[in-house]
Amino acid sequence: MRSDLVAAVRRFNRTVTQRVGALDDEYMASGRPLAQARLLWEIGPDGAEVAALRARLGLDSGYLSRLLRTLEGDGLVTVGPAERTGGDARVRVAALTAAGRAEWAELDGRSDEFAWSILAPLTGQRREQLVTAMAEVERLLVASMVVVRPCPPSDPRARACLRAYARDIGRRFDDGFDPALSKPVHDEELVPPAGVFLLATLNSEPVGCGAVKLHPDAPAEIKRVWVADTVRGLGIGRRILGDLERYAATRGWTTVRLDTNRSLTEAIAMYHSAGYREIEPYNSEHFAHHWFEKQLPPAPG
Amino acid sequence: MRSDLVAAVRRFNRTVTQRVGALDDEYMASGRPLAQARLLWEIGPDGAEVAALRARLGLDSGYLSRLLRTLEGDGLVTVGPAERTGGDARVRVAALTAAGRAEWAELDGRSDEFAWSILAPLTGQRREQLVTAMAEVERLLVASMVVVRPCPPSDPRARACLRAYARDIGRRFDDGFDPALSKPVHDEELVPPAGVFLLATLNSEPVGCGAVKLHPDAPAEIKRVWVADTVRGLGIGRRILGDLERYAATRGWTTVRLDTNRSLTEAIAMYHSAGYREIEPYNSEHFAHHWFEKQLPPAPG
DNA sequence: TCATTTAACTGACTTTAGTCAGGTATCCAG
DNA sequence: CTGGATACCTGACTAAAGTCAGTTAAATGA
Repeated sequence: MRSDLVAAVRRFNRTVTQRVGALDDEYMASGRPLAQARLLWEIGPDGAEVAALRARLGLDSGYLSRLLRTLEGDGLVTVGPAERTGGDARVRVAALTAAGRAEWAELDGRSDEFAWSILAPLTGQRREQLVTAMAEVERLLVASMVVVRPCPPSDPRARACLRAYARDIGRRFDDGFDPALSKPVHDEELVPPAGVFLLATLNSEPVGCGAVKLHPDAPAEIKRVWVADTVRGLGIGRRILGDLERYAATRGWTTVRLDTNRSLTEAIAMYHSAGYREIEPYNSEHFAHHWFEKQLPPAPG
Repeated sequence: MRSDLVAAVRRFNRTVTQRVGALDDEYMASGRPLAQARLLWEIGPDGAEVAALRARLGLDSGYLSRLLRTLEGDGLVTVGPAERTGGDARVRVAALTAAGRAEWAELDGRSDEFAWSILAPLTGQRREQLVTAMAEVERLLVASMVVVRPCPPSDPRARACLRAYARDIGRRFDDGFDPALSKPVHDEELVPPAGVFLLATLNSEPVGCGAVKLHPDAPAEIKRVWVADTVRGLGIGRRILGDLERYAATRGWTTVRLDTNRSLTEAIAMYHSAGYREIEPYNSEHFAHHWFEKQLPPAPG
């Protein structure tokens, strides 16, 4: 069973990523070394901060500097201080010159050409099928590339998630969301051993979160489960929830609880299907309409 | 329309081939340079001829030799004369030593591990969806990687196709197929300007063929359209047929004909859907039950 | 304000990948 | 049985890719 699935993925990796990937590189490198072409491509018509390029391409800082000097020497790129006023004066921004934009457009055209060379031999119907299947693979691979990790709630990415969470529910609750009326959650409550905050990231960008408070002598309480709408419907919420439950279970808690608002219908559906059952209110949270509870299976090991 | 499709393929290329492909390489290279690891992998537990490795990996002959010497030096590989008696004494075969097999198994394990790392974060249902979509992408990409090219009918790959064609129809015709009873087709008839033989290849392996005879003062005649069963159902036959028609049309023929056997039901369906209509017998081919004709649109240009 | 960290950079270096021009033994067609 | 092709090999080389230690200037935190 598992081995069948693994074999299928390996076949795919072999034929698709190796072969198509190699061809893609070949198209990309037009007389210019691949690393330079890729860098030029990543800078793009809008420019990019050097640090962002380093992260996206996964390059050594020194190596990247040298590549930038080469492209500058060829008159394709200028590297200057960031323009945003009040920014960090150490940060530098790479931007394309007119010649650089021309070469970028050339790469863009080649990339189009390569994509079309894949579609061209197929009949119209098969083209549609291929594109549909590609979109499906991509969607599910994105789901599998999301990483869920504990993270201090004070981390800027955690903060961004919590802000997005508040904005989202404010938009969805019938009567809006006013943090002043809700029971506050303090950072210390979401730091071990009092609890934990989990951050979900996609290519190190925050795309979701969730937290659990381990109340002494009371059921653990799940809070702040949120998933960015760009990655909704991929099972990320369920993964976060499961990880939070496991966290509580391995520390000896046997019950978790949570409250939620009636507007959050998918969340409610998820809680039901994850084995939660509705209970009487266990708190007086202003924005809660439903309260749920789940018995945790004892932690293995 | 076209640009939507192209954009979708490009998105796929970016996320899938770049990201998954890069990770795959990383898993593959375990302390050893990627080229060596790939070569070791390709040799495999059963060994492989040096020429086959060169073709599969697309390496320079000298470079491959050097890589083999390195692996030999590390005690992972032995390169010796081919064992098949009566073979070409120049041909050499690379085989893994015990240590080589151990390292191969290590790579195999890593490859499994990587494949599983993609599937593991998904729920069972999404795993199935991903594997299904991957298989679909792979299938259609194979279709798009098939190349149809003119080829002399004396080429060994053309010969292999014609043998496979005879074997196939021998198996399918109710009363078998005896070439002696069929009208022979001579090589000269399938070489320009008398006609053409098209070979379909996938990674340079022959997977299909077709030919057209340009009879002076008579309709062109299509012969020997065959597709390997490994790539059937992907529209290869239709592509070959279309290319043959275009070949005849650009040389001034306005009509093509062909005959076929009643057992070849998919072929008959293809001819119908490609615009052929059934006509009275125009020859006395022993194995023919149906005769078809198509008016060719004038060649553009 | 002063030690520490950080972003970007420079210089010196190694490894990997790949190319190209021969060379040797074998095969094959005429 | 000879001349040319072929399979694999060696030597000499280059370019690309990447690593690492250390520098500078700005930011940060106590």
